[in-house]
Amino acid sequence: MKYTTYLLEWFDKNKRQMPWRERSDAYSIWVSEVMLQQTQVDTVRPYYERFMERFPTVHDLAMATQEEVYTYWQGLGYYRRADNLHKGAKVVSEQYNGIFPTDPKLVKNIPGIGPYTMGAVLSIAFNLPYPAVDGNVMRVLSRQFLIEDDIAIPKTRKIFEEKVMVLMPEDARNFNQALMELGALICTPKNPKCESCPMKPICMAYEEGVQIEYPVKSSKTKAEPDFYKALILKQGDKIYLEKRPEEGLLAKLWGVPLITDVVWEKMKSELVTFEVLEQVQHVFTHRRWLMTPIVIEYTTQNAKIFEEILQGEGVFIVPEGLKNYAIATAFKKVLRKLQENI
DNA sequence: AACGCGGGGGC
DNA sequence: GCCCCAGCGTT
Repeated sequence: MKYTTYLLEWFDKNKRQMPWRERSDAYSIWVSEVMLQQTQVDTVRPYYERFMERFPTVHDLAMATQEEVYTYWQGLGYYRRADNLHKGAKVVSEQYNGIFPTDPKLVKNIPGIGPYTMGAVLSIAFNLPYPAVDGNVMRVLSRQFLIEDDIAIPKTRKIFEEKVMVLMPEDARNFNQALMELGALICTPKNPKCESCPMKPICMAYEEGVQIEYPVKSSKTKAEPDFYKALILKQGDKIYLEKRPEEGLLAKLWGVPLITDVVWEKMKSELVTFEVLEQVQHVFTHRRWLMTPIVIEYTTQNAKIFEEILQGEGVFIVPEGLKNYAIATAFKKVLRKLQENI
């Protein structure tokens, strides 16, 4: 198809420089694609550089501890990705001798690799003709062809995968990337730059002036606030950090204890002194935490009060030691507030 | 199919 | 404030 050629030419001239575009081995592409899940290119870039410097091959990653992998992932979010990538690296390192498979049945079974990431790695690393349909691709193609299916519904992705395969040229590697790059640079959610778009001549949405109506997407409910007290237990300079549970929000990361207001009211009556700092907010996709930091000196006299609260794995560490722990951004905000008050 | 799962950027 | 972002795994 002639217009596919226009898109590929546009991509060749306008593509952004990215660290993973300097490499073509499957491991390098794989790591980048996992980091890029629901995460913008500019956010990923520095994380990718640090990660690849520390784990240059799939074997390096497979041999690392979960704790260390997390320290390289801290702040990037969706931490389950790090776990699954780590597990996947073990599979490829141990079962496939470090060679990334090209059989889709095998690739699909690697932890953390779903339909998108499989298509992205197989097309970009091996130039195999598989679709890689992400949010960009659905937006671009829905506008190009006035596809009205609700992209919030899972099965809609298949409709776009079929469309991609109808269009797929021999250069699968660049075609998939070109669709995404067009979505990121030109065919953006708001204020699309249609006048400089290479696909303008065949874009049905442009022709009818209805770009902003696409893609069709049903909306979801918003996050309600959760109120907590964030306990900053001190022994001199040292601060108490604990490891969060294996499951749930911010699983396996380190943070300060969070307690509900009800628990705090009871605890408060037993304490002689404490200091209340200004409330800190952290917003997640589906939740809002409003945390009030409370600074308490932890002593042998009052230790009993916290017995029931501090049950997991916890340590008192000096501020300089914080860098050795994977700490979620929500808790860094709390610790930052403490710094401001010294 | 619906939901849980981070954090940042754009408007 | 809201929406979006090179989505995946579980239920």
